[in-house]
Amino acid sequence: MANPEMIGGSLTATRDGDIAAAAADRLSLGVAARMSRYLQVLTQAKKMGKETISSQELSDYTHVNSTQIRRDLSGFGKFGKRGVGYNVEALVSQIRKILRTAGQHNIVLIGAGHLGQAIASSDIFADHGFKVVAILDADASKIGASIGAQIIRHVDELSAVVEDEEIVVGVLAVPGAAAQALADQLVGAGVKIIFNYSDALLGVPPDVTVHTSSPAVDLLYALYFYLT
Amino acid sequence: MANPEMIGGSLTATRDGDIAAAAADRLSLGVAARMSRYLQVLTQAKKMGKETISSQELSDYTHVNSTQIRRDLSGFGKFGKRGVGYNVEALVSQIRKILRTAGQHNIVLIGAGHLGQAIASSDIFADHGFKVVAILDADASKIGASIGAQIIRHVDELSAVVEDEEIVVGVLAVPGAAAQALADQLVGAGVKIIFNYSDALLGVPPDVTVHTSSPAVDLLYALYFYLT
DNA sequence: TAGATTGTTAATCGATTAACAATC
DNA sequence: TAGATTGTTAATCGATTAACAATC
Repeated sequence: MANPEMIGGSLTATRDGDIAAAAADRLSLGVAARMSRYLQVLTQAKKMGKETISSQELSDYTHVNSTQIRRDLSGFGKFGKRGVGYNVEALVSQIRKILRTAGQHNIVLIGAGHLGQAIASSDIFADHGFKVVAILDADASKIGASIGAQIIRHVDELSAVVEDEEIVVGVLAVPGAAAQALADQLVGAGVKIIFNYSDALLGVPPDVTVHTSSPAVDLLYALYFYLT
Repeated sequence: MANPEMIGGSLTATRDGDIAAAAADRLSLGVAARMSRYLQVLTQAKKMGKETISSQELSDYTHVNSTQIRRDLSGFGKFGKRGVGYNVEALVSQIRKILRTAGQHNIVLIGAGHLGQAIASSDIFADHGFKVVAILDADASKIGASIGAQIIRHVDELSAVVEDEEIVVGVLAVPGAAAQALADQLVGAGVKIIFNYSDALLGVPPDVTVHTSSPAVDLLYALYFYLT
């Protein structure tokens, strides 16, 4: 079985010119993960009207060492002001550029149960440029009902929706027993990233990424450090 | 490192070094995080009736290098059988012991909206020994309704519930605007770990841990590696 | 036995951290 | 100026990997 992290010898050609070449290769897994977390805090801080933020404050919210935050950021430019901190709004757009996720991305949500409705009506995805463009369900009695701005459609429309809206991300908010079959359909339709809210272990081809939400695992981890 | 022998009893002996010595075999952050992830996959594999699992299979699901998995596990004992793999059920209980989270833990769920109902009716927490022993909401019209085996109670009962059930974990499934006030109440009631499903940045005392669910951040991270 | 997979070593690479000069 | 905080260095620590004997 192939290691999913295996490098296949395909070096990406240099993109834009000078700047892209300077920050040339892709970020390491760790840096990308931390950058994403900084972005979460910054996005929320911006919402709350905060204008500047120090590496120490970012550290308090992300639990990442403040020296490391400064080091992560300084690798891409001198974004901060000594004695003051970082401008929240400017840093948000810098990190979005670094993560190359500054644009809008369409996602399809599968499952219109309680969880699906909670996701569709929250703005946790919208705040980061993800737009739910379709909500699908297998339950005929739900088809046609609306959640927010969307109308629930039948899962049979999956392939058409994915193609029409150029969707690369699918969110699975369905029972574990139904997850694998729907994952297969998502893969068949061309989705490359699956966000799995069920507890099922999904088998997918190597070019598809599955991210499984596991709050209980996160709790176990937190509990360990509380108990010891 | 200084002599690890503890001096007994002194109330002032609370420096980091002493704590580290007292909990000498505390796992590193990385090991504890990976162990939790192995546990998630194993729990699910067990559910599916799988009897043994190889380090390579665990690697495929967790994206952790298989050598590292074997190394993490062999630090605590020889759990595997050469040529065969690990017994799923035995490994689950070994890791639970290692993480010291083999017991049952009571949690309180705040918020009986769509998200709260989704959480209460799923078994993602139950599978890992977490039991929702109370569901609270501020909305008077919801009080008294039942979700699964639980009846929705008013948030005013929070302190009493936390004390009666010896709860250390609180799950916040409420709108961002309400989150900080409820976090304050949880802290006041003695809860030490808060699982935050809202996007609010929560301020809590240093002895309380906040874990914020951020699916959009996870998606950004996955998207980065898809786009590059 | 033959094939598979663990447990372990040793070397390298990357991440993390404390400390502090620079400077706003 | 005085205080605060960044940007950077140097040392340490943990992760990753290849390799392979042990053994089921």
